Amino acid sequence: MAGGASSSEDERPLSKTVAGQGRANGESSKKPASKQTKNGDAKANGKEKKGKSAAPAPGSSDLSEEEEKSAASSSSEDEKPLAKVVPKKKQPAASGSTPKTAATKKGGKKGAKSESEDEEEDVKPKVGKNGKATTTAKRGKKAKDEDEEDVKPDVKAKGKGRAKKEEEGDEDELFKWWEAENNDGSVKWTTLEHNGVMFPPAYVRLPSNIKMKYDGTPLTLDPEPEEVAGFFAALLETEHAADKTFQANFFRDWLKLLKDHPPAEGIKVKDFNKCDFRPMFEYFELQKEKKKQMTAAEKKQAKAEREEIEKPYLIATIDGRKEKVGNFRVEPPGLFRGRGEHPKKGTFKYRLNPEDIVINIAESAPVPVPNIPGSWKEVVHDNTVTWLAHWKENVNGNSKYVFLSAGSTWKGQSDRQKFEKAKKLQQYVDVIRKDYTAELKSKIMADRQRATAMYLIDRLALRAGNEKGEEEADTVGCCSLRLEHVTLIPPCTIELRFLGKDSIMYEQEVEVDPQVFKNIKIFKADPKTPEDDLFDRLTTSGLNKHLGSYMEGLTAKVFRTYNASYTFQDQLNQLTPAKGTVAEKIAAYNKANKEVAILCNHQKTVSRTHGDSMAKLGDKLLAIKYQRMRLRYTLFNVDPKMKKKHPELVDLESDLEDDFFQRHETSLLETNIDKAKKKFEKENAKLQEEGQKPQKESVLNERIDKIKEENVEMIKERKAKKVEAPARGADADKILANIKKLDDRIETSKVSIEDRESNKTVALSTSK
DNA sequence: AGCGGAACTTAGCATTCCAGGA
DNA sequence: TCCTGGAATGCTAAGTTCCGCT
Repeated sequence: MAGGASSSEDERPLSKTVAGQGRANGESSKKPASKQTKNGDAKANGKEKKGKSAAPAPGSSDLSEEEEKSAASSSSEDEKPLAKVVPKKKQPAASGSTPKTAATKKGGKKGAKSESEDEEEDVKPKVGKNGKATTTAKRGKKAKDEDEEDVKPDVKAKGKGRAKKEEEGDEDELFKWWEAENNDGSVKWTTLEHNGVMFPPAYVRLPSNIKMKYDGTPLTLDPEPEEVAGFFAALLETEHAADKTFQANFFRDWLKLLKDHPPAEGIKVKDFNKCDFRPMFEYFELQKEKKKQMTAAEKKQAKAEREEIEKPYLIATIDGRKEKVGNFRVEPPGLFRGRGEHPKKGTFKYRLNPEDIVINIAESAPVPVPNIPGSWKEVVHDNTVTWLAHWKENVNGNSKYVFLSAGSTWKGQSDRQKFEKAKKLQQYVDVIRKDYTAELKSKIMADRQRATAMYLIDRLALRAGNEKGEEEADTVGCCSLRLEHVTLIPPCTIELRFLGKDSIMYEQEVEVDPQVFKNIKIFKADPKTPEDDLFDRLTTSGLNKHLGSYMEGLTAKVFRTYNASYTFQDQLNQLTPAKGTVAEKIAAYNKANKEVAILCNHQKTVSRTHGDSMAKLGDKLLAIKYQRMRLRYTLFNVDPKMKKKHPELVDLESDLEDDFFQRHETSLLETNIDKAKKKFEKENAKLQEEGQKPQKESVLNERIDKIKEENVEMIKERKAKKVEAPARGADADKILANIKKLDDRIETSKVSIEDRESNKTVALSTSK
């Protein structure tokens, strides 16, 4: 079997293409390679985004050789076969329950394929599908009228299903099925009422004295360009504004607006570098400051007003239940903040109007009235989906939806289903692992790739990795890994280094199964270039189809959920002290959570203030030590015998250096003087209130002088290593107790510093 | 088979809220 | 009481998956 099957199998794929020309074409057809500038031409010829199965590949034969050499076990390698025959098409793993079967089946399968899979259980799912499909189709066409009359969604759906399918007869039965099955994903609601979406307030013009400048001249702008300039100005001190792509896209769109709305001064804006948005920025900052200064009462009132306005949008009624709506505010206009090297970042995202929004609501429900003039683009009644409103955003052409909030029944149920699926995977995971381990040696290249990918997904919790378009940031997941992302470190270690979702860097060195190592070596073998796909015969849909054959609904991402949950539980078990305090248990929980975050590579960028705040923490720690040092000196002064009694106290704080002493002593002096001044002012204010005369300036000066003297004294004491005991508290035991207290504070402080440092890039909330 | 669109989930960044410490 | 930092929440970008079409 192997022979036949494999040969047929192989051909199809063949790796993408050889380096140059193939992809160049591909690319050009699509788009002028604006892609990441990173390695411009490499990309141009290196990467061909879509077709994995593209051209016949010369490379295959090489592979086989390599493989033969390296892998005795897999004797007949079929790499070769791949190269030769080209008869069939590819059929990635199909439904066989075990890899082997799958392989065999494949060949013969194609004709029958779809049926065998869905066939039996299909009955009901099919209905569901049809229902949905039809509805959608209908909507697209706007055929809405036809069935519209059927009040009941179910009925409607049924009708369609029927139309599409052949059967008929028992409508009633079908009807019930719908009812009963509504968890199968087709019908989501019977009644749906809500108040639509909330549009942001119209643009408010800046005061006429606030103007950006061009080449030094203030420009008077129409509202449209002024608003967009303001979007940029607001980001002036963020890295967005410093980003070249962001600047270029913003400037291009802004110029477009200026074309129709030239500045009153008649100046032609051409050069971004001559633009000075600072006056606008400063105005915004001022506004922010004002907002902060509002009294608590004012803030409260503003909040109450806001809440009053959004009240109607908060709740939707579904089948009689009240449910919270999630993002009922439509996205305000702004500059697109794409992450990483997104080619479109900085692009102007338009303001939305009712004419952009499609509303989904029960027919029986009143159609909401927009809070700004205009009428909805469309009102639909699709009970097979859970969105309440939908629109298309102009920057990337992506669809945006208004859904219920995370706490709603719909989201909650689907969340639970997710975990149930992950739990169910537990029952299958052993078999799956066994199978892919065996398949690592498969003669069928496609299967071998799939097995290798599964290994990575399972072991490293990688994401599936769909192909992406040219107009997006260049990021990858497992199936879209390229050769350049994997480095082999003999004997059995691989280094993975790539930008994943959100352009977060994934960087790991892991020891892998020798066969995995060998496979990757084969996949990387010669005629390929660094920009070629590592798994050139694997797609996410192929992979998921294979996974689905083990367990209904099993897909690549379930492994992430599964492994995250497993790791969490496992760590929890290991770390939780049998009978610990609550604090210890919480610590265990946090630690386990952190492990998960690391596994899933959840990261955050280190905050801009991280460095500063760490330095502050460091100084705080040193300040405590300084205090302790003084206490020690006091102690030894009060009772010299203590030196013998507590030798461990004699030489502490060795990390306190002159540099710090000066800084600390100066800052102490400053803060003390500051405090004195404030106190003085307060006292005077009070006196004044009581109708008395304020104290003289000289009172304050005296106090300040005193502080200065004390400070000098303190420095002297430090140098002399001898501190006079205060009148009270000269008791050695008390001093010792105080030292102990400081020790504890030092400890806590140290721990929190380490903690903060080690967590600076780990995003802990995601996995929570 | 592969593409593209629809519908949802996932996740980082920004902002707001809140509690604990100087 | 004010400040600060961390948690909670809001926002929306960026993924995955499924499905129908060609």
